[in-house]
Amino acid sequence: MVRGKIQIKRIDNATNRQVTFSKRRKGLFKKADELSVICDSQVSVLILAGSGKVYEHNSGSTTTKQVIDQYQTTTGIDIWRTNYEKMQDYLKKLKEKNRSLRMQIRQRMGEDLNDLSFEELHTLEEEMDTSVRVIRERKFKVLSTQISTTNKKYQQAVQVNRLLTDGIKQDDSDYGLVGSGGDYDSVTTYSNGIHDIFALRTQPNQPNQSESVLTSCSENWRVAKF
Amino acid sequence: MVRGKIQIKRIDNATNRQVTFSKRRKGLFKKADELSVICDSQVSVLILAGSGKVYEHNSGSTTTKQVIDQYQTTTGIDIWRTNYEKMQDYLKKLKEKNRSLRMQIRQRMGEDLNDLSFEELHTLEEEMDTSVRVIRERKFKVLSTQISTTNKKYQQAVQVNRLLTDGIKQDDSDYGLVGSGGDYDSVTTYSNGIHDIFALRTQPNQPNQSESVLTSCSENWRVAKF
DNA sequence: AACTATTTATAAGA
DNA sequence: TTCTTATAAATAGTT
Repeated sequence: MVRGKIQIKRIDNATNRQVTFSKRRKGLFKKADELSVICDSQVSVLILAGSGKVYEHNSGSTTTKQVIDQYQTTTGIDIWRTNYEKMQDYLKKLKEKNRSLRMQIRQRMGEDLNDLSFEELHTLEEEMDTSVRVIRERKFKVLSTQISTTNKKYQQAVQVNRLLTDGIKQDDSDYGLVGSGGDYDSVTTYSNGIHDIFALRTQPNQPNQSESVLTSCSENWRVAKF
Repeated sequence: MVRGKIQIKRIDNATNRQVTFSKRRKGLFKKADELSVICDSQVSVLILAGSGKVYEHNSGSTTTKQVIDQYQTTTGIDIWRTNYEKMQDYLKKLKEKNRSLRMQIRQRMGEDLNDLSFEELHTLEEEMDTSVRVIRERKFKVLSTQISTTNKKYQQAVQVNRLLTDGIKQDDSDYGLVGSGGDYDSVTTYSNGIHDIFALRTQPNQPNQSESVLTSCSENWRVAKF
């Protein structure tokens, strides 16, 4: 029973405080609901409890987000100014960096050189000369690796072909032509020979991968006019 | 006087509704304050009235922003999900583009070439060869412009010197030495001559700019060993 | 969580 | 809006 009016001050006893908190919270939410219904409004109550827990209550079917959105729109108070501005700053920096990177690339492509001094141009030229040398070396390395890989594949193919032609000679003479017709030492007929061999393949492993290696190789031969 | 319990439903009469709204709003805020004090918590109440007005009440000395900030942090609920996510997406795209641009530059500097195919390397090499040519041409153009500009400055300086030496010959013979000593046709003594002339300048226009042109020019001569 | 004496909130009238 | 007041509602302290 209530013995006289209570003081509005913090309840020291944690248990009592917790009990009272539950009771009054419930009462507050109820009052909020009643107000919203009776007076046609939306009410949002947020409680940050001393325990660290967060309690929220919203009238009707609205959400805290909706209420805060509306609050922000109506009052013009930008709740998220700090977060937003930080993000905007970062975005701005990224954009600027991006612009600068694009500029660098353009200059390395021989565009937008008007703003560069003689010295800058000279440095750029020397850098690019060095880089081109590195790229050229790498290109040759890749090419030699490809040739060696393809040669291995070719040797394997010759093997396969030999086995197949040996094995099926009596079944169909057309298949036999593949092994005996091609000139495998000449580069020009080289990939054709491989393709012919694959034309009679039984169950090759990863056919697509093999195919792409051959394709890119033949294209390389066409492009590489150094 | 209260005649029996009321129904919790919207009050149709606008005046009555407004009066009740004021009363209950006050009561709600009071309850919120009591709860916050008695139970050691922060309470924030937002009311969006049917009239369009926004009422807010916060316990203690906190602000709505603080409560909402904390609410957001604790719950992890992102009130601005839409805005925020859009921004995040954009940020992500920018970062990715940035990464890609950096990669391009590195490749144009002869680094990170391992992932490039022979064809890509070949294209890159050709592009860079072309670009280097453009840069070299531009460099020569800048250089020739600088030489021509410097020559003009030199000619002007000779004129100034002549006028000065002619005019002050009777005042101080030391000044006269400047004009007669230097060999203005030789590149090596060229800038020294200019400096000597400026040593007795009266009121040259934009001395710093002239100085920097001369400086960068002499450095160019040193650097340009093409 | 339930009870209940009492305080508090408040509806309607002024 | 505010005051008044009868009454409903909330709730402190106990079980």
